Amino acid sequence: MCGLRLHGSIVQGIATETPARYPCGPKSPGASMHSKPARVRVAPSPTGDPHVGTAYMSLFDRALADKTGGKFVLRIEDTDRTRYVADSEQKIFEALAWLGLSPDEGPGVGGEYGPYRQSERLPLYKEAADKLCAAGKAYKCFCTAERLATLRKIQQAEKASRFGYDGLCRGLSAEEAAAKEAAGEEYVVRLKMPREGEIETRDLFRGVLKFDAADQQDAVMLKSDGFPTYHLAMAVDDNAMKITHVIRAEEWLPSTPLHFVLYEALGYELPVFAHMPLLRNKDKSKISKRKNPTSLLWYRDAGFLPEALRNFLSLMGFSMPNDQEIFTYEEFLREFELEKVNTGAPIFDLQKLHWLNGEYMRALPPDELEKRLVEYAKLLMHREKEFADLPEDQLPTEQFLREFEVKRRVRSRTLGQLAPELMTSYETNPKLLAPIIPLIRERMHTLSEAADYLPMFFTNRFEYTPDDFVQKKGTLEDAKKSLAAMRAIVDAADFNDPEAAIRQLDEASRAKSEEMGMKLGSFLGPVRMAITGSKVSPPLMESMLVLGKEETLKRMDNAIKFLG
RNA sequence: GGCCCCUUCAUCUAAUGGUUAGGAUACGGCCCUUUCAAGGCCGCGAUACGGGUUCGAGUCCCGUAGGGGUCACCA
Repeated sequence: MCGLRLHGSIVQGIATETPARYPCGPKSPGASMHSKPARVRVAPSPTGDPHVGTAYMSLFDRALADKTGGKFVLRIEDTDRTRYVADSEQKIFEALAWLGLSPDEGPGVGGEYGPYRQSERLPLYKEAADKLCAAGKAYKCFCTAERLATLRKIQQAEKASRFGYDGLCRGLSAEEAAAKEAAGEEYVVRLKMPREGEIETRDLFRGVLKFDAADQQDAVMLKSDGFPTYHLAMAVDDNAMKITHVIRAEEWLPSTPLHFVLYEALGYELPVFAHMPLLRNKDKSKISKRKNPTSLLWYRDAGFLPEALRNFLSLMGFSMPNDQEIFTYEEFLREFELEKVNTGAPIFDLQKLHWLNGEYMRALPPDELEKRLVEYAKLLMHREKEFADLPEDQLPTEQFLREFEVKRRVRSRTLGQLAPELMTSYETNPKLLAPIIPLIRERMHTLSEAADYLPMFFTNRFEYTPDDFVQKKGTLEDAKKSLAAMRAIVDAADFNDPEAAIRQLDEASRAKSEEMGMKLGSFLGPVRMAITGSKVSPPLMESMLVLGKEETLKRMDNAIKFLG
């Protein structure tokens, strides 16, 4: 159950002989749609940390590709040189691999439709733009950025119903345009949108969507630096890469009329457009890093398991039969149908992910969890201050998120510091963690929470105060008595037989606390503080066994001495 | 503001036009208990509103309201 392996072979055999059908409306009878292998893509731009929305799209892309025996393509949309971030591409690969959503084709992977970076495909876009101009379907626009800015300002001031480019250069004669170009004036290429009538588009979930042509504007295809805009690049590449389904976020819906016109102008066959709902902040606005962690690296650093995050993401907009909420990718795939996705806007609820992650951790075989913990410690080791923290000045205001992040920072650093020692000890004694795992795993929801329980097994230098030993309704004297009594019990126990020892410790402490007229909890409180340095800890007797008799006695003596 | 999309518990969601509107998270309570958890049981809690169509509407239609997205030489 641990593996949750991806893109398994179970998808084979699902394909049928039914010919592919163009979807004909919302919830169209669709099973047969999957008969033809789908080619899908995710197209992030390398402008920062890999985004949770990218993972969300990738999940459904991956699923459709796997379900139909198709291919999932990663394309890097690096056409904006001003926003380019050098290492972000690498991080995207890493994040997708971490989530088990690696592409079949893409930079570094290869594939027969490469290159998969748009910056390496510039001639293609130029060619397409030239073709459009030559056919009179696009034109060169020499308007300056200043003019456009002024135009926008006026439109805003006038509260115009229509914003956007006014089409000034559309009226330029060929001679005028040639003259400007010859004079060295910079220009962009704009697509000629129809001026009247309706533009009919189609969305897999929503069916036919009509837009008034008069509301459209002549969008830029090619920028003055020779790079394409998203619109042109997308059309050219999706066509060249034989993409069959464009699964993208709903924010693209308003530009679909432009895309339909563009596809027609280029003479391309239209893919299926499926606009997925936007992931939301708690206040329903589209997910943003000011209000929510959006970096996939944050989730990794916070100790979420990739399979849990993936499961959680699949819950956003999709639901399994029989109310099943926890499922493997294979199970998901078995039930997956793209047209079953909801279009309602789901709020990304970290609290539920937190719960789900806990479920996953507990479902992992102990040795697998151990492996994950060690990997996680390695990940945080030598990190110094390079944690994927949310920016200091913009902690989310939402309570659970904020509290989690505050604690997580401390935990990440605690584990990062503990990591070298942990790794060394682990290497010399590979059996070190095995007995600890069962004690801590049902207390954790994320790997980072190991920071709350693990350190006591590696250090006995605690920063407690005498007050920490005093129990509710008890005195310091009571605490000292408990410690003395328990020390004797521990001393008398035979640690060589763990099971017997625990029984012995348990029975003796019960008897003693009763004899002393104390509740067991109060009796053990000071002991817990002495042994673990905390009021909250894994089960006490089991912890003692892990520590060994000598260490246990030493800690009790330390505390007794400390209290005087 | 124009255009577009969306609307079942606080949140994620289920419900061939016929259910006491189901499940999960969160929250509250009880049980278990050695602290904290985990687990078990119970509880709280929704069809945005108004009109139609229909014997019957969460489900179909129209309107209203609310929310969101978008209107860049960013994607």
